[in-house]
Amino acid sequence: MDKQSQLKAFRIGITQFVTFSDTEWEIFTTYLSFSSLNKKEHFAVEGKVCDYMAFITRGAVRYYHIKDGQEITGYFSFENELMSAYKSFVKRTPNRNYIQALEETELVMISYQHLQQMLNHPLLALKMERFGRLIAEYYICCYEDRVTAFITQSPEERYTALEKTAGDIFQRVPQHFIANFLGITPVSLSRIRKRTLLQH
Amino acid sequence: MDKQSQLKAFRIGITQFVTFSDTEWEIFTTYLSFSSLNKKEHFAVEGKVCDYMAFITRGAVRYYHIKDGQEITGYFSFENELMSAYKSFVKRTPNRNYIQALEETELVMISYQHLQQMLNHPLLALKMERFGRLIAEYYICCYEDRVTAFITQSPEERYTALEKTAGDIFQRVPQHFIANFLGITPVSLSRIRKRTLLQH
DNA sequence: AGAAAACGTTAACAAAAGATAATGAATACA
DNA sequence: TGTATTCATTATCTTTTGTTAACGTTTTCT
Repeated sequence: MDKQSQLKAFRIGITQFVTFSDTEWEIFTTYLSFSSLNKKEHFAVEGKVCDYMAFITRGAVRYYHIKDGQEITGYFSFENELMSAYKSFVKRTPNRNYIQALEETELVMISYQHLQQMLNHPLLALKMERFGRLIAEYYICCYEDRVTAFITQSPEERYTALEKTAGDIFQRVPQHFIANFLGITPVSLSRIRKRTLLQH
Repeated sequence: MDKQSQLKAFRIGITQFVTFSDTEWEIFTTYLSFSSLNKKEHFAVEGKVCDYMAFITRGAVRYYHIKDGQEITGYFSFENELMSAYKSFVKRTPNRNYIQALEETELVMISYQHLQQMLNHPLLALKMERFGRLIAEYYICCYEDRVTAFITQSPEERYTALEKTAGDIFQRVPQHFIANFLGITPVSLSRIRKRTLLQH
């Protein structure tokens, strides 16, 4: 995808948070950069401070931890979504997980340095503070729902809910990654799927 | 506690996010109000939009959902912490859970309306946007850790971690609430405690 | 002070999940 | 194209959790 199309997609994608005037957008875009990831390439790795947040114009990534030598996938992001090792990015602390491309992925990126510059730029500061706030609030709401699911639902209920709200994820992501995401083992997810199928 | 002491505690409590100059603080405090909750009194209830966020100067609250007629406790907040039905507050949507005082609790409160006024106040806007952003970022980091715990740890590991980092919570909150918080039943938590005790 | 409610533990049983291994199918890759 | 990997399913066995109920203690409330 050419850069103009990517920028256009980015501009549309963030209207849920903030809308820039043409002048503001002109300034804003001078702080952006572009990148792409081959399949299995990493956007963030454990132990390093994550210096970028990115908007995915094409592709998909997974977030995973390593525990006892095992990879455990905790989350996914797809095209038209923002991505970052949030905690590491905002707190400037070493990242504790990995972000890896599941497919060939294209990104529009903002570096931490450029973000700080924008937060100090008289014409952008207020809007960028708001942008940051609204992004964070958006993700808080996502997290709230996710934690609620872990607290109030059984693995089977979480699976059924996912199937209903984002069933197409099963066509795009290996099932054992989704199992981790649901907080269970791949074997267990396979059993749940069989169980819930037989009930119909 | 008298209002001056509460304000002082509030001002100190939020230095982790933002520091106000004396002039700013003077303006800021005109937007605040005070309240208290008797034990078992609710700060927020299901179905109503939450109109306040609050700083707890004394006391403790629990957040709970009702599922199949059963209360399920998802979180706690204590003195010197912020509290709100965040999603409902920022999105102006009906709240889907309850927040109830566990003890006699005292609050410094900001209404949604006043917050909006501050966000439009020329002398406060930028700082309030930043305040909001940093609060949201703080809670995102908390949530990130919590979800990671559900994904990567067993109930027993989550219990052990809680015992280590906030063991005093057991002196303050009924155990069956903590069980819910850990994502398990009270019976199961009782067994885990016995198990981990016998290992020493 | 006395009755009622809330709470933590334990037991017994059922249901679900974890661990490990084997199998066959699909996919990736050289 | 052919080989190696990856992947989902299934089976077996063990461990853990959920469910329900009983019991005694503590706390709450009038």
